[in-house]
This record gives sequence, structure tokens and C-alpha cells, in this order.
Amino acid sequence: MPLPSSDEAGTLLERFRRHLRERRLPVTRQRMAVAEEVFRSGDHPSVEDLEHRVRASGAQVGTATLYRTLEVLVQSGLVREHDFGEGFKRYEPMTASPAHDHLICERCGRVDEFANDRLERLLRLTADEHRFRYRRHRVDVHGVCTACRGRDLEPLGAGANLR
Amino acid sequence: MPLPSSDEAGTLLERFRRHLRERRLPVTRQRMAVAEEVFRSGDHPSVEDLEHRVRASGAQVGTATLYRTLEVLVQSGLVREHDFGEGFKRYEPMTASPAHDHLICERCGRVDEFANDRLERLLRLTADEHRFRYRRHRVDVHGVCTACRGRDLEPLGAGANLR
DNA sequence: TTACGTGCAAAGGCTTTGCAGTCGG
DNA sequence: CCGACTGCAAAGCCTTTGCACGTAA
Repeated sequence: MPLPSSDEAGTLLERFRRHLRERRLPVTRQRMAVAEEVFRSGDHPSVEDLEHRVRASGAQVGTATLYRTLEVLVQSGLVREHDFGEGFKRYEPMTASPAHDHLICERCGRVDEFANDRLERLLRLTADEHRFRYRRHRVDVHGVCTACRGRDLEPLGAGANLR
Repeated sequence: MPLPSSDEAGTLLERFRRHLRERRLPVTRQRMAVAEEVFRSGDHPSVEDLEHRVRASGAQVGTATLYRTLEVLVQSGLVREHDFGEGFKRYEPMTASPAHDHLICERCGRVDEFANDRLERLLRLTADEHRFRYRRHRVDVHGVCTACRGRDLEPLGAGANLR
């Protein structure tokens, strides 16, 4: 949720560059432009979001390259890929904040993060009980954020568009 | 996980018929054929799975109708829609077993179910703390089931295809 | 130099939609 | 009879891929 400090973004960018060098992969203008924009994000941008941001930053990057670069970023472990069930993916830089899960607002799409050790322990235990070797989990809590909840109570057409 | 008894399936089918009648929606051959097949499932079939099963049962149902019927079934509350991040959706009848989450095997796709009150309480509490009005959650635990784990230890090419 | 990256446009996988014909109530 | 449904094929949306050209090392 907090915007990564430009320091954090810089470090990640540096780590990405190292990652590429280590496997003798070219460090291209496009890859750096995409990485920079992802690392700069404080939210969970979609490919479309990133496409706009990268272009706004003045860089010239094709859609296919954007997808291909995101794949490399995810494999490098510096970026996390999410699927909140919206029909497209979202991406998040692996900044300081360690493992966490998400709260998603049903109305406005706002995403909050939370971390809870008990939750993870609970899930590991559950996997054990079912004789699964635990690998990872995905926890999304869907609800309505304060801002959107507030909107229900407003004068005009209150409660009309509850659905 | 357990196959619904034909009783449960029958009840759900009856409930679906009532649901349709209540909103003056036609009870068609196709809708019943699809519903029957979904309610009969003990697993979490995809649209493709259902298409095969419905055809195997002798019914004639177009793909578009299958999708449209699933939508009605989900809205009726008698069927649950899942997205395990595979690029397509899966469906599950709301049989006796109440709220539960899923354990998915990374290797073979097997899906186990589990229920845990503490988990739900934990997530509701988390929503509260973030001032979100809790609506629902989605918890998927990914791991490797016993059968697939066993395969790692087998003589031939052991550990080769770990990836 | 040379392997890998890039851009474009075409193709893919899943799902939705437009429309003419059909059918349940 | 009428409104809703059905099937087909076309279109949509996000993502991947083939290919000719470009570029980092």
C-alpha cells in the first residue's frame, strides 16, 4: 500500500539488472523501462495500467514486450503476479513488506494489504492434515471499503444502487 | 469431495426448478440437463468437463447455453463458481457441506476441501480492522498431494521432472 | 558477430453476444 | 401467443506466438 521509496525502487531495479547479467540476458531499454515502472508502483497495476504508465514516462514499449518482460520479472522473484478473478492479472513489486494477503473492495477495486502469521500457520497445518506438502496459498478477502460504504448513506438515491 | 447422494442432487434440481418458476423463467430441457449434471458432480468440473458429461448423458446442449445456464445456476445460489487461476472457471454444487475452502495439488490438479471456523473468523476480523465490510473470501492452498509426492520417490527418473 | 530481444500482427483459449428460429407457460 | 431460450457463428478480452528486423555484449 505505501509507495515504495525511490530507494527501494532503485534497489529492485539494480537487483533486476544483476539478475539479467547473471544469466547473460541483455539489459535493454524496454526491460528497464517496464521494470522501473513496476517497481515504482505502490498499487497493483494491470498490464493495461502499466502500458499507460510506461508510455507516459516517455518510453516506447510494445505490448508483447511488456508481457514478456513481466514474465521475466516474475521469474526473477522481484515481482509478484496476482489474479483477483477480474479476468486479467495484476502485478506488485516485492518491496520491503514481506508475505501478505489482500483485501479487495467489491465496488471500487481498491486493494489493501494485510499480514497475519496465524493465518499462514493455520493453512500450513491444514495442508499437513490433508497430507499435502504446503507450497503457497492465496487469500483474498472481498468486502466494501469505508469510502464506498459511506457512499451508501449519501443523500442522493441512497441505497438505490445496492444491487 | 464426497459424491452428492442422488437424493441431494434431486433436491437441488427441485430447488432449481422452483427458482426458475418463481421468476417465471422457462424450465427447458437444456437447463435441466445442465443442472442435473452439475448437481451430480462430486468434483469441481470446468465448462469443458460439463460439456462432455452433458453430451455423454445423451442431452443436446450448445456451448452458449451451457454458459448461460451456469450463470443462472450461480445466481440461484445453488452452484458455486471457482477460479483457481487456471485460466478458466470451475463449478461446484452447493450440496450439504457448508462453507469450505480448497487445497489444490500443483501436479495433478486434485482438489480437496476443508472447513475451518477459525479461518473465517480471522478473515472477518481482518476486514473489520481495515474498516472493510466483510462480504466473502477466497482461500486456496496450493501444494502437492500424497500421490504426487509418492511419485518423486519412485525408481524411474526420480526427481527428474520436478521443475 | 551472434544470440537474444523487439514490434507487429496474427492466432489462441475462454467466454460473451447478435440474431434468426424455436418453445415453454 | 409472447416473451424468453437456443444454437450457431461472430466477436471480445486478455495473452501468447511467429517472424523479420534490430541490438546488447
